[in-house]
Amino acid sequence: MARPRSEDKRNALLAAATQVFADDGINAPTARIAKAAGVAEGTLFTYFSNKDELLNQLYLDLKSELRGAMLTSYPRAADVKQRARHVWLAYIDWGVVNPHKRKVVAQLAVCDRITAGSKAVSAGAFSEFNAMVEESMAKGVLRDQPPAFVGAILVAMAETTMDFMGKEPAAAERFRTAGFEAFWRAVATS
Amino acid sequence: MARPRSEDKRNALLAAATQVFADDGINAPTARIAKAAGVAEGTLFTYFSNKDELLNQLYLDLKSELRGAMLTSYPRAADVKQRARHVWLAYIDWGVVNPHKRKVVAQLAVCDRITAGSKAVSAGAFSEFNAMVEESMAKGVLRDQPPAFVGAILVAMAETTMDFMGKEPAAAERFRTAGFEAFWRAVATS
Amino acid sequence: MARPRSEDKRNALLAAATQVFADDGINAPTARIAKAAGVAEGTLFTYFSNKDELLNQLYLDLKSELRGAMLTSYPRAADVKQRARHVWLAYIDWGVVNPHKRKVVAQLAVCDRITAGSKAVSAGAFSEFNAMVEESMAKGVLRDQPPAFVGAILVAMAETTMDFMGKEPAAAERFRTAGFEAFWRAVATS
Amino acid sequence: MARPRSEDKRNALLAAATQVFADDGINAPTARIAKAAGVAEGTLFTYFSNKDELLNQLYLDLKSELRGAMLTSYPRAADVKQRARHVWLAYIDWGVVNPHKRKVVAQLAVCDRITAGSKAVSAGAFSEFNAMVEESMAKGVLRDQPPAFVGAILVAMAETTMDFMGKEPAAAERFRTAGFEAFWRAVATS
DNA sequence: AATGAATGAGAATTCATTCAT
DNA sequence: AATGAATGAATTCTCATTCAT
Repeated sequence: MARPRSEDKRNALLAAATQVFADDGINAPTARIAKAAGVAEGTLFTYFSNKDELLNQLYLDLKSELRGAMLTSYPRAADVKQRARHVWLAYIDWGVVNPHKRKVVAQLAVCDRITAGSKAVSAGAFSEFNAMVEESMAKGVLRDQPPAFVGAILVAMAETTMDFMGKEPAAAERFRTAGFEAFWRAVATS
Repeated sequence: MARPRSEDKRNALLAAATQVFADDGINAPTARIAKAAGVAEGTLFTYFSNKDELLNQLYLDLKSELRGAMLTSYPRAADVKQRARHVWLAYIDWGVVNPHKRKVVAQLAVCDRITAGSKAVSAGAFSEFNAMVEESMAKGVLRDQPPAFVGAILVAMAETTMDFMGKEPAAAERFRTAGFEAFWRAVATS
Repeated sequence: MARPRSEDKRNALLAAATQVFADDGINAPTARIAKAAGVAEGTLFTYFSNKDELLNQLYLDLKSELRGAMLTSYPRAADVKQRARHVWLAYIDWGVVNPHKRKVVAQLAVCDRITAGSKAVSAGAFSEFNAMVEESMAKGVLRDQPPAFVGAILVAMAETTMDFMGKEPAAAERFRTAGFEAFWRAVATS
Repeated sequence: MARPRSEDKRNALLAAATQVFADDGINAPTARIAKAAGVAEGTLFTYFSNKDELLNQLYLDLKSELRGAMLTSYPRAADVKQRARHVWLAYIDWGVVNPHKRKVVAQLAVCDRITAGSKAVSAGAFSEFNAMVEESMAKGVLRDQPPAFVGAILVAMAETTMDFMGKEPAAAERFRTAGFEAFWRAVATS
């Protein structure tokens, strides 16, 4: 695979894949993705050597974007609960603003085509949050658990919260707040 | 009367589908399922008119089995926390004993081929648990939330817990207990 | 193949086949025919050893019915033109009253599954009309042609006439009469 | 630019379809057609989106070829009977030279998979012959009938004639001539 | 590098026919 | 004889990937 010439085209393919996968599931044909990206069928394969690589790159890309959203305006100096709330709200907002991306990550996460390597890379990208968790545990603010477990509970509860925000838009704000408080009670000491 | 349609064969097909889908994902060919069930390719279609129906029936079947597991020895007379713990443990045990089934339900739940009808039927099967939640809220034991939200949080946290039990078998017992306590703090008042 | 018990059932199958083939073409599944006839799938094969036999029997049956219609009230003593007109009108009326049967015979006639034997048997059933033609030629009323050719022209023109009667029902009567006159000019001497 | 779609390959597929359908009927598998055309099974579907489209295109193609044959050396200035004889002979010759094509058009014409649209397009292609008929009626040369009816009678009689030419090759020339004279008496005034 | 036609191994069904009941 | 479940070959169409242009 030669070095692809255009980063734009790569991004267009990833964006198109998100759209198409959100609409038709992960089995959607690569031809449809290429078309949605405005490139020829074969061109997709100069950017991704096969469909599995596209899937893995997309997974990494979306996870990385989510991490970026969480780090934007991250209040590094605030107390732990403030920082946790920031992460929670950033997650929720990203998911609400990008429902397609959220849906696709969910499908990718349970599909066998994402390699252990991709999952590890993605987990690594969130390690600074783990560090925050460890620090908090040391301070006694959080209950003693593997940091990854706390992170996973945040993700699980945030996903559940977003599902209900989507189902009952009128109560969205309530869910967002109540969800965080529930999370915090679940993991914090006091 | 010709040979009657066999409930055994139907169950064999459903069991085979679970195995095959757990190994190869939901796109696994129907031919492989039929073979695993020990019937001819065409026979699958006398029991399920098409693959989507197989998927939906399997979803319903697995959800129903999970509900059955939760109701076994359900301590109807015990206090709310005892009952919630029973449900939690039943869920966890079912998932740990039946990792294939758990994996397949997870894939079915995010795949577009499960109809809204199937999801509604399945949700209805768990309505008695919602009743328990409502009753508890009335008593002030649980915080005020839509009962379905509490149920969804239980599911989300239990799934997360099972993931970690699988990853760190040595700490499985610890996760099971700590997971429930976290859940209870998240939703209970005190 | 044992002797089938019920002539009624055989007729029901033939009638059902006519309906089903008219609606869905000659590839329609035997299962649909059996269902339309109110018998089980397998029962069809006690009356017809396979689908080709059903096709051939149906062809013969319909041709024979048509011949019967032509012979009903056949004016044996009338002059040739009167007799020819009788045949023409009987054909047209049969086709108009039984559009399904007409459609199915047309499909069977061009489909390779009707054996030469069936075609010969069917042709034989119309031999008395050929005799009339020969007699007329001897009298000099008809132009000298193979009798089967005259018969085939009658059929071809009658079919064309029925097509147009169907397309323009308001002019049906006109087509029926004009069609016969055209046929008569085509084959008669004067 | 990638390899352009090849008109040759399209024609090869159409020709192969004609052969295969003539031999085995219209249900012959697309795989056999592709093989006969020397292309891969999937390639057929880059030229025709599905089998029905192949059928319809073939119908149109063959009808168009027949029209072309009728127009070749068409004696536009000759009198009506000469022109009608030209059409008759062109039709017969085309049918005799191309028995496969004739057989396939016959099957397509009675099969439900040819759309009303295709039939209309094909009918339109023969409209100039209708014009000739109308002109002749105005002159009083032909009896007053819908032009399409006259055309349909020509077709019906020519088909019948070809059937008999095939059955009795020794008398072929006689049938060809006698057939036309019969047709002309059927439709002309004098 | 980009294109899109070509490929052929599947995939989900269908269906005539058989045969256990 | 009647039934309809079981069979598995056959069919249409799809799609990731290759490669000539």
